[in-house]
Amino acid sequence: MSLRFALLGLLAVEPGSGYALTQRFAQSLEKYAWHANHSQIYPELNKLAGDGLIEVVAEGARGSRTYAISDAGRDALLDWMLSPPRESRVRSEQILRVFMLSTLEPPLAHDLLRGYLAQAARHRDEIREIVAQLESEEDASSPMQFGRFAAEFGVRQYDAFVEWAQWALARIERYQAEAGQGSERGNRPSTTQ
Amino acid sequence: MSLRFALLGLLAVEPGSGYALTQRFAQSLEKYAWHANHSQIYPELNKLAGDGLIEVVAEGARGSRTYAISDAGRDALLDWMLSPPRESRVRSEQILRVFMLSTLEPPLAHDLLRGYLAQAARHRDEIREIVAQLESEEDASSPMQFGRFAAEFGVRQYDAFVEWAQWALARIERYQAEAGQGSERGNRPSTTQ
DNA sequence: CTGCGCATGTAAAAAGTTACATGATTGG
DNA sequence: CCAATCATGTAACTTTTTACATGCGCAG
Repeated sequence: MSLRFALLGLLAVEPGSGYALTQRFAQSLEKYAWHANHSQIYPELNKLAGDGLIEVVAEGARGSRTYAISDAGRDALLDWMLSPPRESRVRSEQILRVFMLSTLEPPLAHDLLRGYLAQAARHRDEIREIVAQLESEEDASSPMQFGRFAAEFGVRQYDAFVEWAQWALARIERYQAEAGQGSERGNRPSTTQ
Repeated sequence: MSLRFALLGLLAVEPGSGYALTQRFAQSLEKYAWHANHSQIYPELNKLAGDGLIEVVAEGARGSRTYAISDAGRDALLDWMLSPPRESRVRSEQILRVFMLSTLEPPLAHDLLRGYLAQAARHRDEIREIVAQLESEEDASSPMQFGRFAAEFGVRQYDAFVEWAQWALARIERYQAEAGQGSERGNRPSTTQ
């Protein structure tokens, strides 16, 4: 069901073709909230059109169809937004990997986590640049830019991860220091790759 | 594939039955990283056992079987942990809803977002209590408690959300103040298409 | 005139959800 | 002895992924 409302939501912001929607998913939505392939998007658009929730408003080159949300679609989207959200389930392979670090030997977990931290920091900085650009364009008339909210969310999300990772690294180091006191195990804090 | 490694990871921390693993998923993993129903877990455990990655180490009342990870399982888990993570896709209906707020009229988006903020703050505070308790028990000998890492992650995650939501609320308020200056519109985002 | 990106689809397989189903044990 | 919880499973359905498939239009 969520795919349906993700599409309605994107079309509520701005009309677009299946191709364009596929790109909008890949652009920001998939990183924080939802992902869909084009092979899922096209059939769903046809279903939505069949249900009268969206309409073809233009046809372009190469058989492209631009869809826009209909009034019925806006109503359906609103209903969904006002309906109680179901159990908050999050699915992220990346975070799963992070949690599974605790199954590894501390030095290895430490090394991998440093890598994750570095990557998150890079992502954060990339988005910060985008934010800076958006902020400079400063189109005050624009109606509550979706992208601006998403980008800010991303920056804060990655930043929280970076800080958590630093905390976790320190904790692993502390643990290793304590564990290594008596018996000398192979475990030095980081075998610098 | 991820389910398989989530199970291997949980069993690498501690042996358990399908029932116990179902609970461990529900306890913390599902909130941040991965969810699975028992109807998915039992068949996957049987497959893992068939592949020799886990073994039955005990049988208890009511036909319960306690599984433990095998050496082959540890190898498989390690391989996975060292393999390059695939595109970071996150799936969260809650976050999808948050992003879709920008399709609503600002006053309504504002109201809903305040609710989301309050709930996130509650979640954060709940986990903080758990953290406080874990911290007081302070079992220094325990081998890098998985739960402690997850809880800290949760606190920071929710906290980042709360702060983002506050930022977003302020931005919505600013937008409304600006938009409301001249004409008192009844804000239907676009009556014109 | 060719390769790349635009643009849309279908089919098969895998993963995940929901519902159905059964029975044992334990605490009150 | 009754209800709740432990404990495991299957079946049907939905959703998602991966692979296959086709063809247009534009820039170099």
